[in-house]
Amino acid sequence: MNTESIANILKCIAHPVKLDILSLLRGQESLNVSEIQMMLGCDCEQSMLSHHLIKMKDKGILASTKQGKNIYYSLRMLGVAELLPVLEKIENSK
Amino acid sequence: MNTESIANILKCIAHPVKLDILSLLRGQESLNVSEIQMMLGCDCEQSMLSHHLIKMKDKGILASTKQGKNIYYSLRMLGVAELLPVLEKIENSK
DNA sequence: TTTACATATTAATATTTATTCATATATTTG
DNA sequence: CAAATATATGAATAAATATTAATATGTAAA
Repeated sequence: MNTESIANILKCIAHPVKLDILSLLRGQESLNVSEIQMMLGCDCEQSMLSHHLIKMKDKGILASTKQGKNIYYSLRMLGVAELLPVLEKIENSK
Repeated sequence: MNTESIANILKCIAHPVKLDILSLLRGQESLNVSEIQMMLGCDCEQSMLSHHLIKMKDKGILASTKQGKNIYYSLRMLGVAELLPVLEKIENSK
């Protein structure tokens, strides 16, 4: 992977709600859209959330599987989750 | 720092040239603009490079000091540099 | 077999960001 | 001081991204 692909991944996750989603999916094996929406505390409307999830899926960051009415999302590009603790540290050192 | 500030930092560095600059500054203590430009291999024009550097400085990611005609840039938010090796790993796991 | 539910899709618009170019400022040197 | 060098600034435009709202699709349940 070159710096351009890396930049694309960063661009894709550089959004408060998307970071929150990644954070949620880091613990749980997978979550469906409604669960994610509840856990986000309603600060993200349905279609917006869908857009976020689909974009991250398109980049290969998330994976999804359908189960009845629900669609479960999970982390696919596991390395991305490893950015989160590093980002936390920046928080404290800023 | 909340997810919004983190997202802002990520947004700021999510660009191939900016990532290259960070990578250069990770090794050397500091580099002036001309040095950075040479090391980038001319794939970034002067004013574009200046814009990149200033944006990262504005966010507190870089610092700069003047020495005669030259301006030396260095890493200020050190935690950001720690993202780079993690990003490298994503490369291999994609 | 209609209704409700969960999620995606599309299109329109608003906002942000990147890029380029021309010019400005400050510093050094002849 | 005039010319050259290093870097920044600003404005204009282009391109990408985010947001919203309306609607569609697929599934399950009454």
